[in-house]
Amino acid sequence: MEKLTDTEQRILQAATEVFLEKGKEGARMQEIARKAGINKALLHYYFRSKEQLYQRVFNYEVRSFFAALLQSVPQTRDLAQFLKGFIDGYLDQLAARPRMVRFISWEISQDMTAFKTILKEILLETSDSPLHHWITILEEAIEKEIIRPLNIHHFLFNLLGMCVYPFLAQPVIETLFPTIRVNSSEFLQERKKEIFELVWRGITKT
Amino acid sequence: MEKLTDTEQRILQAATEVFLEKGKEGARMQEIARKAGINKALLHYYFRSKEQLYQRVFNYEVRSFFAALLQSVPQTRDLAQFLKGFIDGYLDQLAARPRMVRFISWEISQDMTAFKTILKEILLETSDSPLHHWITILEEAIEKEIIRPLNIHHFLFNLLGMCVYPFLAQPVIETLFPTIRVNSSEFLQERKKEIFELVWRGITKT
DNA sequence: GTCTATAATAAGATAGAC
DNA sequence: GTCTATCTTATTATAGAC
Repeated sequence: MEKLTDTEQRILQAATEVFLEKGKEGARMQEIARKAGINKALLHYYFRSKEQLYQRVFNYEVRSFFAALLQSVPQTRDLAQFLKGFIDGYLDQLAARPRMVRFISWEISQDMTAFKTILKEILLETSDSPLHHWITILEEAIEKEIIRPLNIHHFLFNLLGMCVYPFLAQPVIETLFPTIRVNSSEFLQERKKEIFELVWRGITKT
Repeated sequence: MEKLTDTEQRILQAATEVFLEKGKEGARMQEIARKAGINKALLHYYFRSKEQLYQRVFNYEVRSFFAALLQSVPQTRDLAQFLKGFIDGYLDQLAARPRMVRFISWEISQDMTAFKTILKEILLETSDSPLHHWITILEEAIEKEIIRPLNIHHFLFNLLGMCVYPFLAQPVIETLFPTIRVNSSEFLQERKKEIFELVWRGITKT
């Protein structure tokens, strides 16, 4: 791992803020320079072009986001604990970076190349694929008749969708329900509880 | 309602495609002109500026999307029918415009002004607010003990999140699970079934 | 390494002929 | 209404002094 000078760090910090907020096209080198407390020429001195600076930020942010996400899911084989940990961990990660979902879903659809590489590295190349682990836990739970038969892919999409939605629809939600603050810890706690209850009752055998 | 010339229609059609795909910042007037089979000068002749063309497209698309969404939800007071209709209707609308979720969630966060106006018009100014109707149906079902007590706001977010997620995460999903085609009718049918089952079992009294 | 000044390019907007 | 050619502006990128 290379060492970064103080200036490089300040640039990357500023670039991250601006790119996540405005996207690749909407970001302005001038704004990044201003936030970093330097001028445009230095940006190019350190990172050569906007494209290269963006790739650097994108790779680091997406990689560490998914890595943190995977690490936050517990390794337990107990299904209830697993699901609770999954929901809690995912929501905590999203709350820590409320802009990431929007950024990723938008920017990835603009250009998949960098993302595909990252995703495969993180999810598939590791010796014990977390994704596979999740699927196995659910398969076993169905096998042992702890939960009803269900389509595991769709179940995962359901779980992820419920976690992700408020961060995605934040402007809509806060306009329609002015009392709600999506980033508040109260909302987060409620959310964890409501998702788990719906899911748990929705899949366990009656 | 004003009449549109053939050229105006072709421009709006092309502009819609480009703006939904690339966003306001990423869109290029040159590309819109090319798709419409004309040149840049005509774009400005008809719509004066990129900003005005964008506002025109944004207003029309967002408005008709939400309007179609609300109309697709049945007026029935039977809860199971209501939920089925809600899920089916929402997913059909999303499938018809698979880019809309990404576009709205990204572009709105860049500038809320136009969106707030539209949302209030559609959802709150109508004599019988559909949103209020949904909440009432759920409140009554809790009252009558058809379903367990739950937080209605969070339940709506859960429902919407499950519907929306595949369209948002399409690139991720199709990379991780190459057999899945998010826009296929098979996937759509599975999705409707799996969401309803999870939700119905998740909220009804046991 | 960092700056100021400036070049190069890209993209939106307009003038004027037809 | 529609085009070609051109202007203007915004933004990225570089040269050269310190």
